[in-house]
Amino acid sequence: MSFPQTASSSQASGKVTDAITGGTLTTIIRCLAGSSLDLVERGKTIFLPGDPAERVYLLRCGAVRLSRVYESGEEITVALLRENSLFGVLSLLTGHHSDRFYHAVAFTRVEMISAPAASVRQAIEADARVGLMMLQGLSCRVLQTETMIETLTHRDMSSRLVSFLLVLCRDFGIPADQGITIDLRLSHQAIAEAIGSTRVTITRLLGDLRSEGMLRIDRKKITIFDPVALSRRFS
Amino acid sequence: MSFPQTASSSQASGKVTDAITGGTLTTIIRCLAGSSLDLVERGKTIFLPGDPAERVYLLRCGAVRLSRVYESGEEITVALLRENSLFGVLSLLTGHHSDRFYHAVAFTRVEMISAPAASVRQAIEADARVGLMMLQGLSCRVLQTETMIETLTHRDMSSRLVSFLLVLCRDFGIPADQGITIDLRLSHQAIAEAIGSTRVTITRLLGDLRSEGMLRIDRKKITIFDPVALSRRFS
DNA sequence: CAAAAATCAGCAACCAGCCAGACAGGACTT
DNA sequence: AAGTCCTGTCTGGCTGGTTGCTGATTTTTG
Repeated sequence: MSFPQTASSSQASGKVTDAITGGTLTTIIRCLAGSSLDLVERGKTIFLPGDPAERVYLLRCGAVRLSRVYESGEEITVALLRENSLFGVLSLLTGHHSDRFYHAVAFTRVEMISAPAASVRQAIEADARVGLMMLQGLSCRVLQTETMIETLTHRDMSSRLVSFLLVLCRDFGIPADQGITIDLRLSHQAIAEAIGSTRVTITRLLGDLRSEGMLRIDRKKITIFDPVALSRRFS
Repeated sequence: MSFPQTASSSQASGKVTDAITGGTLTTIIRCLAGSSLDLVERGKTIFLPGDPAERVYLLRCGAVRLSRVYESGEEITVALLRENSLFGVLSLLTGHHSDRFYHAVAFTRVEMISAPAASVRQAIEADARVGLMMLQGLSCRVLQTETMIETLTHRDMSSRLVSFLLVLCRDFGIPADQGITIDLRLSHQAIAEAIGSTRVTITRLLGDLRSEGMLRIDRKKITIFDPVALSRRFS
């Protein structure tokens, strides 16, 4: 499978765009009744399946992992949210309150703000620009999630992994001395849970990529030397 | 892989919820400057990659397939949108207009309404309830897309197919004399493109399911006899 | 601060599942 | 009636899942 011609255009939903609305939304949500600013330590749970869905969250710093836990103990990652992502959208849905069905965990140290869905609704009715901004935030979420679906439909694991690494570069990449470093401490297991593979396979494939000189891993942080070259690695 | 205990709760984003907002949104969008009601024949293109993204769409009847076409000629399905889905969200993103990067095709005969993003923005500013409804519509989209990600992370194709069929039941299912019929004419190829597999594999797996007495296929329409039993088919 | 515990990375052997490619017969379209 | 698209089946071959073990690294705890 080869990459689409317009691959780069999918970067349109980049960090820059939502940083603008995200920043403004922060100040707005902070003023709502019942809002709070929370600091969550790495690994701590934000909400659990079964909790009532009544708050909307805006991630300010760090990464949040949404996952589904199966009876077998297996766990899959549904989304890795980056800065300025809106989440807990379930609570926005019409009146009758439902329960969360995902597990939200702080993947890094997290700084986020949240407010009751009711307050958010009021705020929107009071000032329509709030709704517009949230709409843009959610649009970003949709586009990001769709990119992830593209990643997951790649048939061979190698392409899938590469595609995922590029997504991570987009969402969590910071410029490094040589290349781009993904600013997350990723275990092979965590990657496997995100792309529907196994720990062993990820170990092998990352080993391949490293010996090909595409990336470097230092204390669980991956540095991609040349994302463009990596994206060409599709046949 | 086994299904999560809370599987049924993910149905919270069911058709009922968005039918309400969808219906109201229709009348609102119809009144916007530059809005239009379009009928599109099965197989016709709604927008192409590279087209300017300037309109927002609301699907009223039928199904729309969003897909990505690769240079190799391969095509993968990013989303199969059902009634009352909002799409073309890219155009909602901040000012500077970008280009579509997905291919949107009418998967069935489609009835949809659309309006320029600018009109939508104005409408939201004029009446905040419009923003609220669109927000709910998009929230549904996010939840649907995330369910699809769950489907795609199943490791064996059999689970993946079953999970996909259940999603289709949720989104396109109509009660039949015995069981639920998915109201779409699905070729094996189309299914393969949606779950990242191949036509041949889908043929084999559907054959297995049929000989197990789980479903029936009549003129490309699949009827699931007992969705609950099917969901138990995970080991 | 060092010892203990837990988590993680790497390697190997085995084998099932799925893909590729090819072909024939059936169903639908026009 | 011809052509296109779709389904069904087969063979070989390889990817990637599974299991099990070892040493390294990180985190927790006394």
